[in-house]
Amino acid sequence: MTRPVVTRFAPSPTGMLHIGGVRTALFCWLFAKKHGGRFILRIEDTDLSRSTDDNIRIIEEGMAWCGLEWDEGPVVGDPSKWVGPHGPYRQMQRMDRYRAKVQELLDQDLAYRCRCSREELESRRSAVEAAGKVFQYNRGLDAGKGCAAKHHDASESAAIRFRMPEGGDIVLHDLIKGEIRFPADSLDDWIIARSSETPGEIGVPTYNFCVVVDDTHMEVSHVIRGDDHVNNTPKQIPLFAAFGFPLPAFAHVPMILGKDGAKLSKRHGATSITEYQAMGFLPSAVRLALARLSWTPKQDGKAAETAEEEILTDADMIRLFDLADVQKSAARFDMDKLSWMNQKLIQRASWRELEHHLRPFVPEVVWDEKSDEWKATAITATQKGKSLVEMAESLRFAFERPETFDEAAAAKFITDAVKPALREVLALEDYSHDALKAAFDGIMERHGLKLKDVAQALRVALCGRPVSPMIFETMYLVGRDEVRTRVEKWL
RNA sequence: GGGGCCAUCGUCUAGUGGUUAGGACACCGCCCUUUCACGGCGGCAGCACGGGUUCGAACCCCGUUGGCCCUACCA
Repeated sequence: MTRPVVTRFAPSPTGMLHIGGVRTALFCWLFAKKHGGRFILRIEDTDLSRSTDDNIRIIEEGMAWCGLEWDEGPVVGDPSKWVGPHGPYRQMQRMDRYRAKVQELLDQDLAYRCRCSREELESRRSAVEAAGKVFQYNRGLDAGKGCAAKHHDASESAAIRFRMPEGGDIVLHDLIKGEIRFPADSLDDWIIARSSETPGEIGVPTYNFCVVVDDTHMEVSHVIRGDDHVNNTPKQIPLFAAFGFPLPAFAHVPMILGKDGAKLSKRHGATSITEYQAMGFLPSAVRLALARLSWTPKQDGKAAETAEEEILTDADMIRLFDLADVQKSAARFDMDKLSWMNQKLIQRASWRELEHHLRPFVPEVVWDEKSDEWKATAITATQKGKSLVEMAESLRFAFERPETFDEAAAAKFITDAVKPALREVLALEDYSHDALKAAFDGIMERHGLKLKDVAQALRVALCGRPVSPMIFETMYLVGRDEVRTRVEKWL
């Protein structure tokens, strides 16, 4: 109970970094931060056929973009390096440790060599299933057919199976799901190490085995993972016991489903964290939206009661995070809510914070030449947007001359009645907000127009359409000379 | 087939025996307005079903239905 808090996120690099995984990582991260503990990133690449270095890199970069910095784990982009005292943090680089542990179990007869071939297993399986029963290695209808007692010849290639307890229940005290009991007899002697090409050698250990060895070695105190792992836990618990390892606490977080309740997949739009980055979401918004799926922060025991209270900073989340407030049921991912949160967070951010995030979405070379005042104006003028993509889009007029014009709007707003006023605008020198406002007051007065009349006409001439930020800011952003050029062609 | 998990508005959820079932997103309407937005105000909308227990069930028990997970020499 006095164990220092250590959590870990252990993705397998078999594809993109899925937002479901990011959410799990986020919970681990929040929990560690909350309790002043450490957060570990560990790469589970024992599936040789599907793991790639590219995928490892994508995971590392995705995590970094999302702000989920790890205290221990691989160094981005360099497989030979890592930070932390328990490395390496890629499982394929930890084979010696696993093999030693497998050997330990073998020596104590807690595990045994199984040289049944896949073909043989398959035929036994179908025989048992034909009898309407479940195939479990060396259990039930299959009992006594296993090779536990024979073929101990270490010179033959064989898989290694772990002797599971028989009878009674295996109990899991889950911090989120509560107590879950599994009949021990519903599990069989599972494989902890695959057979090797080389006879007599111990092959690559499997997931459920490596997890136990690593979580113990890395001193993980709280195993927080997706609830698709609930059924793996009763396999792992006896293994901890066999090693004499202390059991970590377990917390299985519910899945994230798509809009239609099915497992979140490409079909629902974006699943990869990289895509959210490209869509112009702030990492802070992604963190908030993900955290709020299945978790209800409680302020003094009460959930949020206003929209404002829904918008939490990282500090708020860390302060409020509690596994007891995590839902047991799966949640559906709602893009609309993410958008709304993104908008709120954009509104709250300072222009300087936003600049760094917006830059990749605008012409960077031009952007970099602009003054701070210009950038600040550009950002504040578009801070009502729902995404960085939207902000950049509504700033296009500032970077390029419109090529096409909304004809109907042009006809409606650039009339003979406003052209004289437009001519006066051409003469203006001072483009500061206050000067423009004073000048416009006079122009409108002299021509008997409303600001709306002049503003809309200018918008069409400047942007090609009757939509833009506030007109004085729009003019400032376009720049005096360019305003003259764009307006003159209409007179 | 076996084992496990889950079930409140369309979505995220509050709720732990007595509430007009509360909030947020989305949607609809109105207001504001220098366009588009932002913002403000208001509205629509829910306890999966069936049995119990109880004076009284969204809350407790059983069943049904539905969804998901595991059942690999994947993770």
